[in-house]
Amino acid sequence: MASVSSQPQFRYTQPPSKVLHLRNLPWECTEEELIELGKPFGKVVNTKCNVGANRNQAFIEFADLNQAIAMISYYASSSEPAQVRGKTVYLQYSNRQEIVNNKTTADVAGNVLLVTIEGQDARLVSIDVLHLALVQFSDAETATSAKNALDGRIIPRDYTNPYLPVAPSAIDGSGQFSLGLDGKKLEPESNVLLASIENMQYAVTLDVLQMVFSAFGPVQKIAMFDKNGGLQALIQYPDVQTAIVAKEALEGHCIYDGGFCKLHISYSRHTDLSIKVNNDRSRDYTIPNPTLVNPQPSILGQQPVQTMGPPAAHQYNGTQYAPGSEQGMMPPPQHSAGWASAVPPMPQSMPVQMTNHPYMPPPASMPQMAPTGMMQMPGQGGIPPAGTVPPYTPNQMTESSSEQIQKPLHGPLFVIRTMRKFTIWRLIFIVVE
DNA sequence: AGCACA
Repeated sequence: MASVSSQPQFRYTQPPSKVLHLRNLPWECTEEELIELGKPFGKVVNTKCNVGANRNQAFIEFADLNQAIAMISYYASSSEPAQVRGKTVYLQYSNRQEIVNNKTTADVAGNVLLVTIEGQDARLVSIDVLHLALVQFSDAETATSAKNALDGRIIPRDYTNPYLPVAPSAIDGSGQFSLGLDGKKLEPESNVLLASIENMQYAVTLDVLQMVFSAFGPVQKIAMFDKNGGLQALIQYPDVQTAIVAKEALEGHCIYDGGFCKLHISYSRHTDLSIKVNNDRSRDYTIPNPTLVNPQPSILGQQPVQTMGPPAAHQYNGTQYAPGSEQGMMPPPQHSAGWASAVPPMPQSMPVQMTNHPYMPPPASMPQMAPTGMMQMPGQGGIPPAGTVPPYTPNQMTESSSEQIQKPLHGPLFVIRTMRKFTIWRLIFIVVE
């Protein structure tokens, strides 16, 4: 009759080894946790986790056999079992004398980094970008230090950094189709966006569009028109990069809560809109106002604080958006400083502007919500920048008109709070051979 | 809960 002890792998006692075999681990167990577990007993020189079909086994290798013995001995008599994440793990000497091949080739420091780019517009990461973000380091030390410095770090897209181009077409303005990393044709980028509004239960006014699109940079011109029974608008930014950010962030999102006024955004073929007249459908915010010395929100000559990279190529510091991605995707209030500082300070106390627009009646009962929290973007409260010229007057829709017209649940800034992150790339560095 | 990967 065969006894259990005749089966080597199930012997109750194993010959000592400086390698310990652990089982019943949580599958999330990391090598760091293994090291923590073994550290009290000696120097852990190697580990391997996520072993076995269930990935719930692991190995710990000590520098010295006595250290492994110490750990086994301790837990053999301890009232508290060894635990990882509160889960009891079972220890025994491994039937191997060392952990072999713990480091895969991907973990062995080499001089080439494999970079994985996550993000909404990862396709826009061109070779040129990678050439600067990644490469081929001359030695493993450099690559390793770069990995340590950058791995998992959130890299905000910084349009002020001339060394981080977005895509060739965005730089040379040739308007030619560029190819994505997958070889697919990309729509030529433009500083002018074409926005189509779907499910337009509420009126989308020029002010609303200006407010929403100004979240990404100065809006120079807007032209609204009807097409195919729906509303479309052209929104012009001073530069392609801003338009890219706006498009990536807003595409498919709704200006109002409840799926209303869904935006579909593409790049226009235009680069400079010809605004014949300023009215409720079209506006040129760049037209100098004689009464103002500085009519245009000062996008030139601004020197925002640069938080990373070389000096700004222009006024717009994309890094200021980065914190917003970490907390509710809300751009910080100071974001407007980059382009709208010429707009009179407009603190949080102007929700009335939000309600002055002639919204169409909502389709159903609309629970009202306090407008607090909607005005976290100073200067963007529907008041056009200082360049506004007559006959337009943003306040022409008086409170009296708003009283008899129901308003959407949230103001247009709803979309700002719910939109996509500002194209944050997360670089994941893996050192390969 | 019982010995990996290449």
